[in-house]
Amino acid sequence: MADTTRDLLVTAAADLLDLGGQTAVTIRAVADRCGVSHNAPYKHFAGRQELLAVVAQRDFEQLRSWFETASLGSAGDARTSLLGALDQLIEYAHAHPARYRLLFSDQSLTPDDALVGAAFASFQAFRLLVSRYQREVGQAGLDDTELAGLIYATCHGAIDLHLGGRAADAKGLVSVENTIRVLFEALERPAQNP
Amino acid sequence: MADTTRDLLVTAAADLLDLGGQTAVTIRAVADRCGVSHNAPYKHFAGRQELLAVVAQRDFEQLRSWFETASLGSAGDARTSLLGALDQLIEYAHAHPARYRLLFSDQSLTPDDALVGAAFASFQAFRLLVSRYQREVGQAGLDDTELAGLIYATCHGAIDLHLGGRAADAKGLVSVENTIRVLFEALERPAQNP
DNA sequence: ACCTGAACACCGTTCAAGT
DNA sequence: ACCTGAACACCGTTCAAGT
Repeated sequence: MADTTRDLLVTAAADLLDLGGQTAVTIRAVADRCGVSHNAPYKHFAGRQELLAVVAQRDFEQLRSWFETASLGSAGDARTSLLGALDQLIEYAHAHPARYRLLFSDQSLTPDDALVGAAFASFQAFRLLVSRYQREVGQAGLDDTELAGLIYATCHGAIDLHLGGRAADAKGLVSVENTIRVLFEALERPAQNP
Repeated sequence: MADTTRDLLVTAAADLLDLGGQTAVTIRAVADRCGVSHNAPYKHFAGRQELLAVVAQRDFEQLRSWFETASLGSAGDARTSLLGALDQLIEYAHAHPARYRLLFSDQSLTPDDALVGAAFASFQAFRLLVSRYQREVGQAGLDDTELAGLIYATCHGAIDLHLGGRAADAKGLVSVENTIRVLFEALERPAQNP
């Protein structure tokens, strides 16, 4: 919690991701931003990858916290909780595109135990939201882990296509929210049309 | 069609993507692979990005060709055609992960008109497969462009999570094929359960 | 413990020539 | 037209010291 050099470096790396994307996060720029020599970061992290892994870990913990808050918040309406959590994830992706991709797509990120743990914990919190939603809506046909995977994959795919500039109205990808809406329409049709 | 230096450079870049991913595709390595000086590529392309854009354009044309062949092949069974095309896309992604990401996810790719055109043409061929499927299965509730977008987003999301090492059995993401299967189960439930 | 400064091997890209 | 070779400004990373 104190402003140790290590914490400053992590924050500087996250800020540079927001400002200029992956390519802007050079060890030298991070060091510069913290007023230390270009090589001081190596006293705190094994290298660039480990620094980015810590950034990712911190963000995964934030996401898990949001998902858990969504679970507690409106306990009476699981559908609203789930859609609210998805909206929050989408908002995070648009506000911090390079960080979103670091967490959910980046190839170069070599995951250590702490990162994998944080990522899985955030997924588990998401999975809980899906399970409650499924119980509320009552879809007996689908395994709830598979349903969580489907929603997760669709949401990620829509976000990634938008962030990469591959989404277009003519491709049926007006917005991430709309694709999510279409998915839920399909999921809930049997219940709505008995 | 002749083995011009330009064509050799494009092929070398594609091969390096397959062999070592994005980071392996340096202008110098591409030039080396073609037996020319490190700076000869600049006589054929404005820079690294333009070279990669041409690789992407070539692959988009290949994808479009596959989708169109799938349309013609089994004209009597639109569902089989669509699922076959998706399988081919998934196979391409697994065989050429770095090239798949170049086409569908890469941020650094600055798209010129030729690339955008090739990308859109391949989507249109995919969209046709979806439209025929929808007509065959008879889902009146969904706009067909939106349905194409949903399938596209889900498939891309599942592929991207797998390529990035983010997919796990515990996350309901056993395989891309399985996520696609779950999606189609959800889409077709009303028809199967009247 | 924490940091600095020089150095190395790489990059993309540019420039001035060469045939 | 097509190519080469030197050069520049950048990287990540390593090493030998400094306090």
